[in-house]
Amino acid sequence: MDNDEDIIYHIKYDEYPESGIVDMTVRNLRPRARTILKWNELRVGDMVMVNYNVESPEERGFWFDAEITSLREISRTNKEIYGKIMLGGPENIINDCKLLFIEEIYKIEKPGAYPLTFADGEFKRKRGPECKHCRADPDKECRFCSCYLCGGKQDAHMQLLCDECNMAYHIYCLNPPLSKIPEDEDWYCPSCKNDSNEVVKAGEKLKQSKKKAKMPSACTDSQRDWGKGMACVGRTKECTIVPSNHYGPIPGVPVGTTWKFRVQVSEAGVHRPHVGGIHGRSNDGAYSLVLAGGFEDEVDRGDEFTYTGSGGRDLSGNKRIGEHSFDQTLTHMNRALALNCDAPLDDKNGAESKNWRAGKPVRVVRSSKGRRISKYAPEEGNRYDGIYKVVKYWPEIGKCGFLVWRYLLRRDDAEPAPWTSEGTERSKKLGLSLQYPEGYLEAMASKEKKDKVKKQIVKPEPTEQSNGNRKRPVDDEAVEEPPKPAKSRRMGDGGKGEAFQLTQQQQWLIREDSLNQKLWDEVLANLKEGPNFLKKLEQSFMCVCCQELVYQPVTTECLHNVCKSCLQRSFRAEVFTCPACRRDLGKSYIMVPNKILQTLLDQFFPGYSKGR
DNA sequence: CCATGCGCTGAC
DNA sequence: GTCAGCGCATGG
Repeated sequence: MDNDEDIIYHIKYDEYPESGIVDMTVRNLRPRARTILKWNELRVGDMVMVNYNVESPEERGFWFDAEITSLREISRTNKEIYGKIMLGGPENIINDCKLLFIEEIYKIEKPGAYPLTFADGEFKRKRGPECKHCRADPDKECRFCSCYLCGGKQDAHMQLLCDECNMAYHIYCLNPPLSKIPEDEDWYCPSCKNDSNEVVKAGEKLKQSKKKAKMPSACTDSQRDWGKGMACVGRTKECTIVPSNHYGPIPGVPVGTTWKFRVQVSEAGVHRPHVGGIHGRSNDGAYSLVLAGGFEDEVDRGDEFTYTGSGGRDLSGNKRIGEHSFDQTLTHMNRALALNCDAPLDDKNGAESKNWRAGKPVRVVRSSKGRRISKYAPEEGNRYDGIYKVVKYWPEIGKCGFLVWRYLLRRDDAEPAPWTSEGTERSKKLGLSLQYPEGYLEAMASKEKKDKVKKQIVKPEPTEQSNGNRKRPVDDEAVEEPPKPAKSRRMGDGGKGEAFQLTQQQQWLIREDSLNQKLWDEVLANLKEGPNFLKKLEQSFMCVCCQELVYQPVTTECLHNVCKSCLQRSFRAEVFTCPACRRDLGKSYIMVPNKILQTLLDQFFPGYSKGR
């Protein structure tokens, strides 16, 4: 193999002197088959490739496999990532390294598909009798010098070595076969060969995914900044306290909570789809729906309303809604919603429940768009109105002239509805106000400012002329400061809303969880915060590894709570320290789940462990 | 992978 | 005011 390209690279891990300085020769690897991850998607146990630089960005380009062994939160936004860096084989693993200088992190779809080759040492492959691996038993099949296709060791001079995976191939075993050894410097076997256009070279930007490349936005010359406004943004948060197939209220989200945009409703976990009206699974049931007045012939009486299924629209031209052009069927989300009704499914005639309350609960969100047909819709944004049940469903010919599936839903919630006097009183008490995305109002304000400045510049400036002595630039006075975001307004001083109520059993269990006494004291101080209490609780009992609420928590002797499975994963990676504080727990540490804590968390966040 | 979708925005 | 048409999440 040609080693001209190999570069001696010095890696020094100052924080971990035991790993010392590693001198090695590595070949620049071609990254492939990977998925880019967001930081908050990283989990302990993930295999990642790290691209780091030591001094400057120009030195980038060496990729290493690493398995993440722990994530430590330094601050709300800052995480330190520790991992096991694999330099090429079991003898060349550096355990428990802080992954420094990470520029980009990729999940590796095929762990181990990126062997590093070294110029010297174990990993330099030699053929035939020279091969270290089969010297002991030359007749034994050796994956390092047998043809990967026929398994034979013969004709070593006719073997090609893949520059990626280092496997041997007879030129005549290839399909199509080659007549002679190619003169090219590099040769890649069929399974490693990939389109050179798709290889991201060191220092290059990521190529677009195939899907994105095919998207109209990549093909047209539209100047529109899709994705920067709220039309096409992605989520920045995700609800993890309950699984996506959770029925019933979302813990910590009271009736009356209102969000400006649908994406926020999704982030809160109340209604996950960005666009769709029904969220459900066709052989389970529906979890939530949005009333947005999409159908004129729907009726809304507040505690009872009719709803129409989805489908039957022509969505050609990459639309999200369109003209009705065919009949709806009781499939997909329509079937899901029908399953909530406590009656055997009938996809011909529909069905009615004899005991409507026995049906599965549906979270209902009313959108301001529904004002078109309903006086119960909020003035602005999307409001969570509580739990409803499906009383009956039936097919009918809608005003649109096509068959639609219609549903009757009835409210079944102890929390008062927002439009009742009791409900408005409660919303006031809880200090509920229209929620905007983080930084949205500020961004809007500064945009407005810019627009004004533009206008100011375009206009002839009589003020400038009439006031030639002015010292300050014109826009300083003309433009008022952006208004303070509503978000920063604390809940009214008059009252902090309803305090969170603990049951007797919960109080007793908390006292019993003596190891976490200090933590509980802190958390209980937030009881008067009402719904925010659960948020505090969630933060305090978040697993430092998976960044979710601890599941089957092990309370360590250093009084940290970690998911048992996360701790086990750490131990499998031969890291025997507390993931939170790095205190040594000892190789033979016995992990005992804190059952009391688990019981409490299950009570506060019903269903959260379902998806684990 | 592919299909679906009761949002949202800038352009006209 | 109207409207084309986008990313993204979700399910299948």
